[in-house]
Amino acid sequence: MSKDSPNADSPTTARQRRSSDQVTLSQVAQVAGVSPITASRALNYPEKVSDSARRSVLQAVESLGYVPNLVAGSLASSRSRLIAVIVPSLINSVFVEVIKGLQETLEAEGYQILLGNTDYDLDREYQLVRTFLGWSCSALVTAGLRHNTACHTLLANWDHPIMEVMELGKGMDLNVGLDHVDAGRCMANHLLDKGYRHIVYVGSRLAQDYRASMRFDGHKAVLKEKGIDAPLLELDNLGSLQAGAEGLAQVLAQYPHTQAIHFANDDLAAGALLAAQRQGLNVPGDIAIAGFNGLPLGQHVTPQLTTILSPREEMGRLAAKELIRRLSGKNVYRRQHDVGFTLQIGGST
Amino acid sequence: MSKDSPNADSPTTARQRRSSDQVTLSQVAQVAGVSPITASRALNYPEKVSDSARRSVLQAVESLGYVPNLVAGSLASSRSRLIAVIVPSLINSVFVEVIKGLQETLEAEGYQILLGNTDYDLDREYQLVRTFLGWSCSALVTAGLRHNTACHTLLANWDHPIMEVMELGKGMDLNVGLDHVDAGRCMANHLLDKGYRHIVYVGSRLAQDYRASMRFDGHKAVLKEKGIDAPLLELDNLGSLQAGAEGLAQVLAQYPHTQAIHFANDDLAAGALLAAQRQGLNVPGDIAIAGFNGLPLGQHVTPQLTTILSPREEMGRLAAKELIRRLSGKNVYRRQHDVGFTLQIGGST
DNA sequence: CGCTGTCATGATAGCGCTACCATTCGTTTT
DNA sequence: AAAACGAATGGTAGCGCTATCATGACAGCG
Repeated sequence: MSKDSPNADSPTTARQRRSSDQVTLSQVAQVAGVSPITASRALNYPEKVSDSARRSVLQAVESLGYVPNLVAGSLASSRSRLIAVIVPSLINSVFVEVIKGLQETLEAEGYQILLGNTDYDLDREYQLVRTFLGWSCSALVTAGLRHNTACHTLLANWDHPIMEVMELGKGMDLNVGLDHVDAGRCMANHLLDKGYRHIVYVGSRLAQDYRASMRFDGHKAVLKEKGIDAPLLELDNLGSLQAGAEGLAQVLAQYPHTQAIHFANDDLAAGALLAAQRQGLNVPGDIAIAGFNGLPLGQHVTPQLTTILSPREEMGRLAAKELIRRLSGKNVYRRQHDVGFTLQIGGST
Repeated sequence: MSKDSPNADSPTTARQRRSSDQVTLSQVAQVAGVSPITASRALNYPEKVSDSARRSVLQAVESLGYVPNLVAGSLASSRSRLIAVIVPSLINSVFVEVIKGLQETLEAEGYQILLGNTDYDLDREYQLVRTFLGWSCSALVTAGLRHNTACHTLLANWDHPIMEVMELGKGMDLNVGLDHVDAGRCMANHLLDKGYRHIVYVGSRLAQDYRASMRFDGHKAVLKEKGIDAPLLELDNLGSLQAGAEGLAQVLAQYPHTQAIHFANDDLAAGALLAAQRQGLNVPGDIAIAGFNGLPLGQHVTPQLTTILSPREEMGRLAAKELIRRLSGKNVYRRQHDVGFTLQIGGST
């Protein structure tokens, strides 16, 4: 029967705010015959209350249709169980697969994903980070190790886990990814092994998709070691089957002696492969084609696409697991995690 | 110099809570030489304060590196600028494209997306809805019109906009989608027009992907009108190129006279088409193949895939626009929006 | 028997922000 | 000139929840 009146001696009529008829935890507690704090504990730390208290609280929750106000809970506890996830693109299925790996693992632990898309714009990333920090996110996942100065400063002073995925390197905190320079090197070696000497690398907007440009760096380094020229063709539109077809046409026009094309990703490569076939070109006889990612598509065209398989969902799952471990207060024994890659040799090279 | 001590006469040492050194709006206000509430207005309703006040507040924000605590703001205002988005799958690129359309429109208006994945499980959807309501989301977007009873009740009593996308019909509130029965009918008519009479419909897990089963209903109805049998083959694995190849094999085994296969989506159809070609079958001479969705992939295989193009990003954008209109307090003049579809006839039928 | 330790519960005081009302001041209206 | 009004600002009181400390009950211990 405790009066919860906030200000009993108020001279004027009490100022009321609540318009919503939302059921509150206090009401639940009242019905259950316990104090609000016990009700809170019954829901958040069930092991900390007696069986009888827990039962009556759960019953009251059920009968009142109580839905916890997570905003209030987060403010009080400054923990939100929200995980910010920032990716540069949603069209590129690669990031979606990482998100999927993250999500299935995080949702199972009761975390929710707050999704942001930078469109490969680092300033946009900074804005998103600012917003997400305002939500007291429990952790932040972002694709890539490059950020602008403001973003870097903001994150460096943030005292929650930061997970940088997709590429391997010296990150701000946790890191799960693969070595893209190495991947580029690997594919270049494969093409050399196959006897190709006139090899063009084709990518889209390398300044933005800098991981593709890292792969080119690896590719170029290998060719340079053999004293072979490494021409680069940069396309305007982002990776897509259509862009791949255009890339093929441009390569054939600009570098007629080309024997093999190393594409920055499988979308481009598959687009080129299908286009080559429409034009009656033999792959790999007339032109060899290689990609990167290991999308299913590449395995269903004939000939199968030579590509580098990256474990994307696995990357998401692993990142999520590391985060959860960290968030549970456990020490993380590896701040950096190399998920590696696999050269998948198909008939296209 | 006002002391902000919470409880000056406390006998014991004051109980302190704040561990974080987060900059608060009050500190900003102090530096700017205004009251906290004016600082709040300067940031949220810039037109409501004088130029000088606004300038000094913005300057203080900058110099202190203030990041607004959105959790606190949401609790106080019971508005969060979060939009819950619930989809049944992230592997299926169709939903991702809708999300993309939603996101680019919503982010531009300062809304953030809270993403949930049901894995085609309605109970999971209910859980997600509960969680999201707890975040005082400004609105909720969900794929489809079917929900379980608990979810329906919860949403019916919720006083924020609800947007159901993907399919057209009598929804709870707002609705943007297309008529799947009609789409199935459309494709069936096309196949009949082409002279095919032995037509099998192939889909995956139709109980879950009930929109595919609605398309089958339309398909079946058209065939029945002509007195033609409409066999259905249901696959276990969800739509993928691999599943499509298996689907083709099963159809050929079970229904050897089949002239055309109407696949529930383009992934299956393209998988079957590529598999048919690997086996040396002529498409459409030996077997005609049709899909649904209008994925780019289908337009890059030879022959081009006959399919039904649905405007997915457009659906997301439109849904977002309608939501924004509603959230800005404007009356929404159409609660239901048919985005339609386009029959895309390729060489595969 | 008092001392300490653990367990279950509760009272209190915020978390950082904004809705609500009140106040001030300069301008317009009758 | 008095009254009425609008614009800019501020004081106060929460939003609904949980961290913190305090309390009482009961077990184990010398």
